[in-house]
Amino acid sequence: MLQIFNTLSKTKEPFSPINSEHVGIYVCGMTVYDFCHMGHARVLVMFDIITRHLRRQFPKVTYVRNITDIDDKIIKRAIENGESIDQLTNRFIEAMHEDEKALGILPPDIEPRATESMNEIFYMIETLVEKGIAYQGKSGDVYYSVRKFPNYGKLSGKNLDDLEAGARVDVEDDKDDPLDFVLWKMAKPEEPSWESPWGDGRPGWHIECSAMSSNHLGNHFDIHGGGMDLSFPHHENEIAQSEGAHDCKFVNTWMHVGFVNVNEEKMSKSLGNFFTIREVLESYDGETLRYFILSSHYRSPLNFSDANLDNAKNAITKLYTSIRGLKSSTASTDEISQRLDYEQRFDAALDDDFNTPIAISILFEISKQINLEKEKDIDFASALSGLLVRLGGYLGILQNNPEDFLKQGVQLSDEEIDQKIKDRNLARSEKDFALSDQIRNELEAHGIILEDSAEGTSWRRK
RNA sequence: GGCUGGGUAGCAAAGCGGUUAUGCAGGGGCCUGCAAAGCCUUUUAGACCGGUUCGACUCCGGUCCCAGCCUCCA
Repeated sequence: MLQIFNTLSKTKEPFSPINSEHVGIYVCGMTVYDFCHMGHARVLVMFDIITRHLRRQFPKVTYVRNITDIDDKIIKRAIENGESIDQLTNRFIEAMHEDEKALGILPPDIEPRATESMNEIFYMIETLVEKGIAYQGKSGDVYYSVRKFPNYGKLSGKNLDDLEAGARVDVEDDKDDPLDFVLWKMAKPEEPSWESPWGDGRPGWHIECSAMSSNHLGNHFDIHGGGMDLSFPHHENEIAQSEGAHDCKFVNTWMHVGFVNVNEEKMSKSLGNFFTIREVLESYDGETLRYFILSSHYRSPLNFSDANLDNAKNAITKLYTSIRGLKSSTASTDEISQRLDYEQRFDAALDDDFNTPIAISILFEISKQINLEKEKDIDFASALSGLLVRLGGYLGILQNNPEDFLKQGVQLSDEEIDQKIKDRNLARSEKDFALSDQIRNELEAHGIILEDSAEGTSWRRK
């Protein structure tokens, strides 16, 4: 049975959806004013794995991941760039979709945008104002009154008095309490705005997720996730808004993905130590990036470095090497399950709070078994290969043709390489090993490794 | 200061109160003209100090160190 670590209870809990036929999951997506970095990649990849796994266990899963396409940083960036908000956000939404594709990420079922959800946002703020939980300040901004919500802090384990004591000096005296947060923000002249009962303005960041999640998944749904840095204050505020407005539990299971670190430090926009996905894709293919992300458990820190990325590349190359040339039959999977328990253990690993490092280690066990069986029972090796590809598919890896993966990124043409191989094999047959080795070294200088076997000579990229 | 996590072999990364994690790297071997790949074998662990236990890397307490949140951030 699937167990998920719930940030609310800080324990692993058996997962049972509100409706056993239909799981609802909401993930906080991107604020689209820049390219996605590796931290975003991790959240994107992990929730891709999570939803793939959920879809194998439940008849229907609705995966909602929002796009924040209006906020202060977007306005600022658009002015800096001298482009319109729409131009800016559309450009980066497109870039995000390209990055996702490169990482093998399946699109969410619904991808709502804040600017297209204004009615839901108005309705929610209105409810909160009517209930006296929200109020309009002198400036016209509408705030959420945190003291009116008794459970404030239950997700992040904070309480209002501690927060108050540690709070930095808040210059806004417009708020009743320094910890109150904005639901509706009045527009300055020239700023984009929407008409509302409180005046022309735009929504605060937190309210959009409350409004969009309820709109698509109902007031009470199964899973809500995002990066670890969103748990406070973003998710805390979402709980306050949604439960304050709807008088029912908001989310059963909260999931938070750990940070990507650089030199033991969080990768973040503010520190400026981030690498964009497309930057990294110049040196490593998307599948290697994906493998790198899966090689550590989603709640642990993931240290970003060339050495770790190289390691990932070697590892996935090893997996592809073992299935190279096999026909990947799926016919005799029964035989495999009778003889070996790989698939059970693989599923059990993912059921245990999505333990991808364990799942991957099982992939390597299969890979090794394939290499052994190749010499003895080629049909069984093919069946195992089929299993490896199928299980890999549940993680979104190993879906490429092994030949393509192992030969990608090479500069020379196939014809040139084949000619060199012929030349070398001629030299070998004449026992001219000096020439033979020279040709091999030339090819290696182009990043090509030759492998001689009884069937002939094959090659792969370094 | 308050609140979270975490410290595992050369590197990365898991599970587990007693039995091989796994990948890369290193040593030895098989195979090869030589390699590569693969297979066999092998060396490096559990921050520190106590406690519980027949037995702890695994449970409990303390110490030290690291990271994160408390301000926008995935």
